[in-house]
This record gives sequence, C-alpha cells and structure tokens, in this order.
Amino acid sequence: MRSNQSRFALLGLLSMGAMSGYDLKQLSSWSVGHFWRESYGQIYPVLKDMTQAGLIRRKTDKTTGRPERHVYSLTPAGRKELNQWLARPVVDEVPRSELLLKLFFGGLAPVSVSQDHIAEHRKRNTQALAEYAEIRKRLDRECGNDPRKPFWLMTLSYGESMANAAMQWCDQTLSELG
Amino acid sequence: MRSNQSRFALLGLLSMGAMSGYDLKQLSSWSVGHFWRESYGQIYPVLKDMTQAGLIRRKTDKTTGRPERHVYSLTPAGRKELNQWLARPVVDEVPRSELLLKLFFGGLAPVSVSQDHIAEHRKRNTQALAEYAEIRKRLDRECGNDPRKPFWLMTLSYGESMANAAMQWCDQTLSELG
DNA sequence: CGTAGCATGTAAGTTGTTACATGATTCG
DNA sequence: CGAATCATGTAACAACTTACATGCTACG
Repeated sequence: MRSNQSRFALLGLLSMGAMSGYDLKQLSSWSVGHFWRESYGQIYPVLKDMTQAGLIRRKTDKTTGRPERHVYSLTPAGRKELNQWLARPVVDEVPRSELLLKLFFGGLAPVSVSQDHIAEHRKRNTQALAEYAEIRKRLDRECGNDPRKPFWLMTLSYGESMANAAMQWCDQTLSELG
Repeated sequence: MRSNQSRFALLGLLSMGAMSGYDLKQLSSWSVGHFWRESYGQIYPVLKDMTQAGLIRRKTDKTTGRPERHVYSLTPAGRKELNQWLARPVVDEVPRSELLLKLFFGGLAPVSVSQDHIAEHRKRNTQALAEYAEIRKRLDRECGNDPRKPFWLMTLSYGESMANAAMQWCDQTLSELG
C-alpha cells in the first residue's frame, strides 16, 4: 500500500473541506508548509490510490475551457482512518541535518566555511520567523474564532521556539568561533 | 550516480580513519547519530559504488574464522570530493514532522490525544539530553585535545539547544491545553 | 548452551523528487 | 503579447528501509 505518510497529510487537509489536488498544494504550502511539503508528483498518485481504497471520493467540476477540476472529499472510511492515525503514537525518527553534518566535519576546511554555513542558517531562521508572523496575521484574519485555531497556533509557536533557539545558538557559536 | 547524501557522510567518517562498514555504523551511531543515521542496506552498496568511483580504496584483513574485514580509506580524489562538498552551501529543506502534523489536526480528536503526543515528545527530549551528556563525557575522555573537538561540540550544543527549547515549548503548551 | 557481538552483503519494496507534457485564461 | 496562474497528470529516477541470508566467537 502506497504512501503511508503523505496519505494522512492529505486526509487531514481534506478534513478541512473538499478540495482538488491543486488546492491541496496551495493550502498546504502555508498551513502546514513549515513542517510538511508535498509535491504534485506525490499528490496526484496518492489521491488516485485513496479513491480506489474508498477513503475519499471524487467529483468532477465541468469548467468551460480550463482542464476539469477534480474535487475530493472524505468518505466515512477516510475519516475513520484519519482518526485512528491521529491516536497512534508518533514514530520517532532522527531527521538528517546536512548543516550539522558539515559542521561536524568543519575541521577539514578553513573556519570561514563553517562560519558561512552558520550565518546562512541564521538568515534562514530570520526569514522563517518573518513568515510565521505572516501566517499568524492570516490566521487572525481568516479564521477568527475557529475552535481548531489553538491547534494551528500550537504548531506555529513550535516553529517560532525552534527558530529563536536556533538563532541564539548561531550567535553564540559564531562568537565562539571568532 | 547513487546516494548523494550518504556518500558524504561516509566520506566524512572515513576522514577520521580507515574503517570497515561495520565500524562506520558503530562510530556514526554515537558521533553523528543524533542528526544522521545510516543503515547497513545503504552503507555497503555506497561503499561499493565509491570504491568503483575511486573515492575510497579497500583492503581486506584476513582474519581467522570470522568473515573478512574490508577496511576502507580515502583516496586523494575522495578527500577532494569531501572538501568540495563541505564548501558548498547547505540545501535547505523542510524536514517533515509527524508530531506537528498530528497536532495541527488535533481538533479532530479528544484533547488528551494531543496531550499524550506532547508528553511523549517531552520525554524523548529528556532522554536526548541525557544521551548528549553521555556523548560529552565520552568526548572528554577519548578525544582530550583534538583540534576538531570544538566542531564536534558545536553539533552537540545545537542538539541541546533544540531539546531545551522543545521542552520549554512542551511545558508551556501543556499548561495552555489543560 | 543461548545470546550478544562481529561481520558482510542482497532483494524487494516504499517513498519521494524532478522533469516532462499539455493547454486555457487573466492581468499588466 | 508575455508571464503568471489555473489545472492535471506521467515517467524516470533517486534514495532509503526492512527483512533475509550466513556463520563464527566470546561470554555468562
């Protein structure tokens, strides 16, 4: 059975409303985009699989001109699958970090190489914080008093915590490096 | 050309001394283990590829009884490849987080589900901190005044920073939830 | 005598990315 | 009129995991 992980991300997004593959990509890019990305090359095949498995159903909007819009929505089986996944414990995996790998072997190159990597990392975290601020605004604008909002904010504040900690580490490490 | 990422991890480890596939696994598990993991199913094929590509060379230790030990060491070409990789900018990718995905959709289930996920995450970070402390000790014991030690410590302190920030976030979020 | 550690590797399957292929509409 | 957006999908490849297959030695 294909795409265990992506499957649930898409099911979750579809729980927010019926959507096309294109819509899923758009919505995911800002809502869960800072900790979960999907490509079209993954989205379309997985939607097909899940339709066959009866987890979602598809309706076709006839639009004049443009290609047809395939709108997917959860079936009861899909909703059940999603809830079961939610309750299962998180599998803990060590995410690979190219940055840390390069720093670990930093002694092989001039210090400036490591300094550059760290400076770049700092910059990216600054940018991330700016994006989080945008998302926060958008959430306040578009999702006023949705009961799910606290959960969405939780993931945002996680990102913010990590980014802030990363920046502090960058500053301290850069100063130690000289 | 196979295994772009693992390639460099293994080249890096081999820069610390000639080693067998088995040794690479052992060494990596504690040295870079908290941000980089390799499986044997990846290590052995990649070693084969890199040998053919001339980045490493292999010598066979005849041991009585036990299977032969294949000890790999860097060639000048391998060293060059490693140095070029070190200097290239880090590709930034969004690591997927099953935890955050589950929390994002937490509104679909009882709050206790999310609370459990967070509590478990907290526990894992506590354990991680304990492991980092062990590595720190081991580093002091075995690598007294190695000039590369500051770089190794850098990656450790990164892990500690992240783990501490994660725990603070867990505490705060749990208190807000309940 | 059983279990853990030493030691190497393969095969099959899963998961995911990138590039390709297509083509209309809308806005500046 | 060119670029961005809407919109769907496939094919080829890349990367990685898991389970399997083998078998010795040292220790308790």
